[in-house]
Amino acid sequence: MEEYEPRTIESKWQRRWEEAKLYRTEADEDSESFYIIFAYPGISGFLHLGHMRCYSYTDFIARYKKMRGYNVLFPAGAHPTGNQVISLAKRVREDDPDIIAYLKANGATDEDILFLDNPDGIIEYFSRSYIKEWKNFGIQINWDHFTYTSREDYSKFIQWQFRKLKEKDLLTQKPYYAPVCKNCGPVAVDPSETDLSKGGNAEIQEYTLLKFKFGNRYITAATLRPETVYGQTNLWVSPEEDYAVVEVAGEEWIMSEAAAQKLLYQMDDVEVTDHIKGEEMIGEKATAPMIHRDIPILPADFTDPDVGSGIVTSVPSDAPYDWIALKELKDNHGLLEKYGLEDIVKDVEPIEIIESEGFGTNPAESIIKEMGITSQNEVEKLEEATQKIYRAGFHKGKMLDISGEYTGMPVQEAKDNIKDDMLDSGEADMFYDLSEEVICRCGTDVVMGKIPDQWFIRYSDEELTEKSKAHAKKMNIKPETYANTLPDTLEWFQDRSCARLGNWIGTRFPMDKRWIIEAIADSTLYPAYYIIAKHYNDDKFQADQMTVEFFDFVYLGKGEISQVSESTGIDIEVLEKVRNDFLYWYPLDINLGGKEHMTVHFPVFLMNHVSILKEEHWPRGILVNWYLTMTGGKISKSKGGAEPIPDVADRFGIDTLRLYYAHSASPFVDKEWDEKEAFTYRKRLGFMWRLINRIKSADGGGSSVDDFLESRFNRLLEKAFSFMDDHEIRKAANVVFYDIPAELEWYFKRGGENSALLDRLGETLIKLTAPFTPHMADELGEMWDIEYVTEEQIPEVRQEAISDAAEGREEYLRSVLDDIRNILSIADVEGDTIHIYVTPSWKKEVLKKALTETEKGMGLMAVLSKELDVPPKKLSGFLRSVLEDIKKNRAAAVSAMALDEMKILQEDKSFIEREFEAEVNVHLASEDVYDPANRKDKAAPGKPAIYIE
RNA sequence: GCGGGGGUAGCCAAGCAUGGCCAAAGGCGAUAGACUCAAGAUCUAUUCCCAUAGGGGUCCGAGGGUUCAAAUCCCUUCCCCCGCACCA
Repeated sequence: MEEYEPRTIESKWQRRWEEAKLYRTEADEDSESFYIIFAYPGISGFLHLGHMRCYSYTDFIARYKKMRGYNVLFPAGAHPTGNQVISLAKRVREDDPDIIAYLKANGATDEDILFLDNPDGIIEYFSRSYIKEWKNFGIQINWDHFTYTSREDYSKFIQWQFRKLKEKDLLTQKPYYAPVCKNCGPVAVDPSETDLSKGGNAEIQEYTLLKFKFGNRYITAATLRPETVYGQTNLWVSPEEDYAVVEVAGEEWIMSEAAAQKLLYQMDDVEVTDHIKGEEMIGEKATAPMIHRDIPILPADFTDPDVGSGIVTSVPSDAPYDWIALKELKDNHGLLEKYGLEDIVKDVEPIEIIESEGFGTNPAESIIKEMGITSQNEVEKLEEATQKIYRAGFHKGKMLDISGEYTGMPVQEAKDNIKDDMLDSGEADMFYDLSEEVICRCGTDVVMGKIPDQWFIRYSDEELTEKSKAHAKKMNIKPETYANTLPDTLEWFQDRSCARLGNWIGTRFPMDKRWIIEAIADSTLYPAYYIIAKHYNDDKFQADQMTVEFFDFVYLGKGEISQVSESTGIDIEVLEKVRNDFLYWYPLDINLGGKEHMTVHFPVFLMNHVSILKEEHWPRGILVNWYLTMTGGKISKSKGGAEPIPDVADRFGIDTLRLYYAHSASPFVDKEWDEKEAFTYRKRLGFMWRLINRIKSADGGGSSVDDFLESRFNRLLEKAFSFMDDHEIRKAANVVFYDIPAELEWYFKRGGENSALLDRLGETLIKLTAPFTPHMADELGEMWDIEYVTEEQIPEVRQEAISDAAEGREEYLRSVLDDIRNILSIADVEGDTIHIYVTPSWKKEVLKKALTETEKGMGLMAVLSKELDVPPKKLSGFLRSVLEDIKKNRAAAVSAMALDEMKILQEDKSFIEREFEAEVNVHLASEDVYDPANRKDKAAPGKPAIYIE
């Protein structure tokens, strides 16, 4: 037997598979199709072990389905849409040392890097790198279908898709607020975003900008709690601050300079025309919105020009900051005197507006007392207090009777109503801001900007939502929890912006060429495109021939083939072939992707199918996989932290890594990468290698253990199939790599050597391993003269071989061994001779009666005592324990009945002797035999008495 | 905030839907032994506590409850984690 050398085997088989083009599959009406994809990767860096988990799962399922008789289509592509590619190229161009180091660490040469200073170079280099990595992992993708989203042909497909959405009235334009860099344009605010140098965790705040009439001008105050307007008592202004006066649509608004600068990006025709010192407003009054009451303007130093408008409306009843500031102001006589505020301030008192559970009607005051806050300098405590009150108020609060038409309304509801009313009456406007400072890579601030005519896909559409929900319920979605939540996700899924202005990679919006379709929107229907991509790759037609009529025909069956052929210049036969391929492969059986897709990609994937394709082409299944993590959190392509794959692959071998993915955790939990653990899988494969060789070298005939092995093997085979069909990858791998081998080991231990049987089961076993560890399977298959195990079918379960009786015998032996071992471990004996006493027949009689007439309970005693010649005391004692056992485990009692224990023990006596290196004597307990310790009375059906000396 | 998922023995991780073969699979680690006497190798056994005869005790985040019987069902409570739209 040769040693297991994974790397040699793996390169050998990968080469052969490639040469034989085993990945290739064609539509074939005679066999059932199975179409599976994984969510293609965006191009933003090298693949790492985290990605490979997802691709490996896809491959396990694809290979398994293939080996179960399906005709499988498993294509792949890449997704360069967006600006990641552009920013990567830019960083290379700028010789960013981090990026250069990252590229080199992953095997890029200096020459490669020269090539990577432009987006096209990046796309080409990385898509090649991805393909190489997939091949290296033995992932059997059908390369004929490969495509990526920046190709001309792909764009034709996307444009068609958007025309269809437009036709169905699912596109709309409306204003939108999104983060923009003042210099570079739109950016994403996200912790993993490489285009930011600061502030990835910032959240978008939606303020209501309240307008207070102040002479001819308006003072503005931004609030997150518009429902508290009824409790306004005053405004807080910083005396030292130099506020800007901004002209907006013929009005003059007062706000901090910083706020004014932000406003420039959110409203049209905004201009700073003047400035006003905070001091000048102190002591004056302004008319508050909604309540139309004049409230005083008071000095405060906690206002921050960078937050909101830099001016705060004060609601001391519900805002701890306001409450404590007001209190401190009242006590600060020096300050009051300075501005002449004594008379004004003494009348300012909190106004109760909301009643919330646990805090009463004056929540700010009660929480401040509760938390012992004494000064506005206790910022942390005040923040916490504010949060607590907000939560209590928002969820459980009710508006008090001061709030006019909103009286009694839950806060949750009142909030939006009050806001909308003020927006309608022009007393307020919207103002967007980021919760913390965000800086672009270029060093410029990121602010919230308005896009007045943003394109949206109308996912809120009721009909679309309902149809999608109904279909989602019919789909095969794993895990179960996601199947349950997807309909809800579809329900709250709102309109989604689908295009953006600026220089991005992607498809031009067909109705308005200024826009580029963004990355989520151009990757929803693409499984349908892979089918066409193959024919485009074969040069059957050019991109400019891919017209609306072409796609309508292929996907929707619209139009006359001859006419379509004429208008597009594509051969009729080609059109027919493409259309038939689509009909054959579609619908998609499984879309497999990471958990990050649950609330983003999968919903739109489904809804676009529902909105555009016919019902029979809507997807059948979704499978979600969780992450492979590394200490320090999620692995990120762009941020590194992951060991380059080639190094890991060399050390462990690909099959080891594949088995690691398959077995170390369920697909539906995050898994921490653990090298030591990976090594144990390397050892496991060594074990499998030797086991299969051992199987092949068997040269014996039949024995009593054969039926057991055959039965157990088929039972486990059935289990493996059912786990695979359920996408319970880990459980299936456990059966194949652990449970079945354990039974084979027992078989050998018991002296099984049936070469015919082992040959057959061994062949099935390597086929079972093939979806997981295909290289090893093919190598081992050579012993069976199989050209490609991975191209074979896994045999069906032989139901007729499954037998409780055959397995019962071995179970019984195992339990006898366990008992002997147990006794040996606690008893102080030599262990040279083992006496085994088999149950007397009357005990079997009792068990039999008890099993058939359990309900009679102890009433059986009378019957049995007549039938059996056994002392009543012994009989009742045994009967009681038998009834107990049956109650606990009826099945075990039944199988104990079926055993011919005497026969089994006598036949397998030598086996027990070998195991314990002892002499074994088997007795019948009912006979007068050697029994110095008086054990034989303990013998019961299925559990012989044992005496060791 | 909205939505979701968890807490099981030294660690990882099954089980929980359909309560009873559950002291609780499997793996890792650890211990002992075998073999080699080099190995992250391989094999065997042990690994909650007590026990010189196959037994007993305690246990599945915490606290209650239902039941003849609960890791599994119900209630309360504490603690962790994850996703959330121009990031793919």
